Amino acid sequence: MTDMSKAAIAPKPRKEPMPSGKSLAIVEAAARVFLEMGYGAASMDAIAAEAGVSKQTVYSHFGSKEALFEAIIEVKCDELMAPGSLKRVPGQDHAEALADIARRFLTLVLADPNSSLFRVVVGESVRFPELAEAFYRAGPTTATETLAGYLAELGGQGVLAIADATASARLFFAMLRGDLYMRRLLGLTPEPPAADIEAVVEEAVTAFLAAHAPA
Amino acid sequence: MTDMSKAAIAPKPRKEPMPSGKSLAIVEAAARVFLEMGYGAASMDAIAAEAGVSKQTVYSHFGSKEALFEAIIEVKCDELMAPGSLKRVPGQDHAEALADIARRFLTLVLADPNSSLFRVVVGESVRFPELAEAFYRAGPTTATETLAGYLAELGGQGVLAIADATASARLFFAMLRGDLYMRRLLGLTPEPPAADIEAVVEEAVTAFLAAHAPA
DNA sequence: ACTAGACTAGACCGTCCAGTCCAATTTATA
DNA sequence: TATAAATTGGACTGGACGGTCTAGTCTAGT
Repeated sequence: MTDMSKAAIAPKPRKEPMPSGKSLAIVEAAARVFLEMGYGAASMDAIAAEAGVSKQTVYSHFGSKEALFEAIIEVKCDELMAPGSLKRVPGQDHAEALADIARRFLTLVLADPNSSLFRVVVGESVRFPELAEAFYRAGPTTATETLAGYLAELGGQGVLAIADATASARLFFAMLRGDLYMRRLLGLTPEPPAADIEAVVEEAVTAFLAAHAPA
Repeated sequence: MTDMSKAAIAPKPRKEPMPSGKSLAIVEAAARVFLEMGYGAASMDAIAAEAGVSKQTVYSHFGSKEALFEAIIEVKCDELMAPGSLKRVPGQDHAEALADIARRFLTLVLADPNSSLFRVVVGESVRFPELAEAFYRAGPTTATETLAGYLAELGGQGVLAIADATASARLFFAMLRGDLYMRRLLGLTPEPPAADIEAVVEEAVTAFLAAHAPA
């Protein structure tokens, strides 16, 4: 940034004639600000500034702070489980497959934007119950259903003893949400290294398999 | 000062000569308001009104909103595991004892003031990291240590195969924090009936015992 | 009776912030 | 180029809220 071409104050490097990339910029900026500061502490001015956009433009695109917040959270919830994160790759035995699912799940939920999202949703669940519900549907419900399908399959093959696939899937994820998850939820720990995740994965998979060993 | 006229207004039905029950009233009112509305949405006027006390009195006892909030959360954290909730009663076999611990733990954390507390602490963990830490110490840490002691005992007796008592204790509690816990955290469900808790307890204890069966 | 200190009611101050308005400017389109 | 639409920036409104201040009441101890 050693380059100074124009007069004293003209620091607006505006080059993009984007017709409506503004909307995207606003969404991204709002997501950053809301997830970092929470609903109450985030100000519309801060969001407009972060987006490099005037406040009025924010209000033109989204009518109110609440509406903007809801839009952001819904977008983030949709992104949550988007990339088929729990799809299993072929050619693995069931222990490997479960470990793989566990690893991806934990990596996902412990990653920074997602744990912030969860914190905000929990904190605002009283004021925005619909968002809590949307989160629950996009996250836990989707994950559980996917895994339950796979577990039912394993049960049918006699590889595991699965009486209630949904209940077992929930138990599996619950085992993964252990101490590391709690510490992350409370903001006591930064994003953990892969090795820490791996330890939790192994412990959970081992216990889960032991608890569902076929007769 | 020159005015000595008798006031026709004396609507003061004051009957309690309590010297400083005010402080308690403020704490209780603040706890109600903070836990119900969260830090940001709670106003000092609302707290004073709820306590039946003037705003100035609140500020005399606690110097600021932050200080009051911290005091309240700390009190509530101390109350959390206070009544030796996880003490085991004598004369039970280990399965009964574990179920008993699980039942008490779940009942406690799913109960209304406590789940609200957790929601608030999570939501404000960015602004008040010390409170998140205090909560973690008073809750998860304490519970884990207590259970770990018992598990180590069982391991020593050869009743269960316990390699790492702390890790096993954490796993046990993680199994209890399943779907019901998640729904409660997100405010999607009222305080659940005992039967719902019992189902979770049984599932978790069964799985835990299977995963720690002695060789 | 005097005094000290806790308490009250409510006015008050400064600040912050959601949301509005508007005149000027930029961009897209015909 | 002309015109309409989008955008800007900044001033502004109105209200909420944290916190202070004041005038005055009540109670207890001496």
